[in-house]
Amino acid sequence: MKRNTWQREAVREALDGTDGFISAQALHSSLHASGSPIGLATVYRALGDLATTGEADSLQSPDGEALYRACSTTGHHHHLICRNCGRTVEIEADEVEAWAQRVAAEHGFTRAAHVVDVFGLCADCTVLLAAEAR
Amino acid sequence: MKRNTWQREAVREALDGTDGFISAQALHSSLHASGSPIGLATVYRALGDLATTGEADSLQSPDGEALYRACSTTGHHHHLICRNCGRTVEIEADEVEAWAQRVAAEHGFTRAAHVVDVFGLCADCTVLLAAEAR
DNA sequence: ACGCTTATTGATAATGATTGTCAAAACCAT
DNA sequence: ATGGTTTTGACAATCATTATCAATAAGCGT
Ligand SMILES: [Mn+2]
Ligand SMILES: [Mn+2]
Ligand SMILES: [Zn+2]
Ligand SMILES: [Zn+2]
Repeated sequence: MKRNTWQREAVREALDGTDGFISAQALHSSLHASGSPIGLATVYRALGDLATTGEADSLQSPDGEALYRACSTTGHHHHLICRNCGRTVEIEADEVEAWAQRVAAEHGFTRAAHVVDVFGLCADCTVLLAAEAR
Repeated sequence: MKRNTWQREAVREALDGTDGFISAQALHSSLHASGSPIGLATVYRALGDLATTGEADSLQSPDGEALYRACSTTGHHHHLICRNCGRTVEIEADEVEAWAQRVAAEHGFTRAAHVVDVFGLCADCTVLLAAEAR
């Protein structure tokens, strides 16, 4: 049976209090900074579990780091992520789901899954960076 | 100025001769097996360059490994990848392109790019794995 | 063909994220 | 409260990737 520990709860809360995706390392640092003595391996395990149960979403950053996020939407969904500040918008993509299934089936593929993420600059960062460039 | 070496050409040819996405490590092993004394660091550099110039496509595998492929299509496209054998089908995704642009704009995001990959089991691997499971 | 300049190579070390180990600590059903 | 079982965490191990840097070899002008 699965047991409840303050460590798991701490990870869950830290993730809830984070706006956007965050890495295991960064979340561990954040927890340490708040005085928590939680171990790094435990943070990795907790995040992995949360991702498995669907309580958190995970994705690979462009440079190959695993990032996690506590999502408000429970079902399957995708993300629009600001590559500057990390701000994230959850998006529905019914047409993409249908497209992925269809294209996989058309080529005889089974057990299809898909990675669909949109990266861009949020409105705020767009103006910020435009100002800097001047 | 950029120089031409047999190492770069060897990597290009090895990639051309590969069906599907492959990692730098695997490509290096493959080259070694064919008797090439090329260094691992050089393979990494060559693949990085090919990806930069657009001669090769790269993506992050679900477990965070960078994979490369010499693509037949030159323009923007996406991939349907067998997670067992690496076999890859290039796919058009016009509706997904449009969707990504629209959803980004709707939320005020600019400079939108997207990561769209479909992973599954190709027809061959589907029957292979079904047999093994028995 | 011959040097010369300098980009490139490759053996190796370094880095950094992630996972494995395993004894000690914590849960929780009884 | 007790005991069996799960979880933790310090640490080592792994694995991909990048940094070093002396040795090599393009390619240009001669
Ligand atoms: Mn989400
Ligand atoms: Mn392609
Ligand atoms: Zn932003
Ligand atoms: Zn396959």
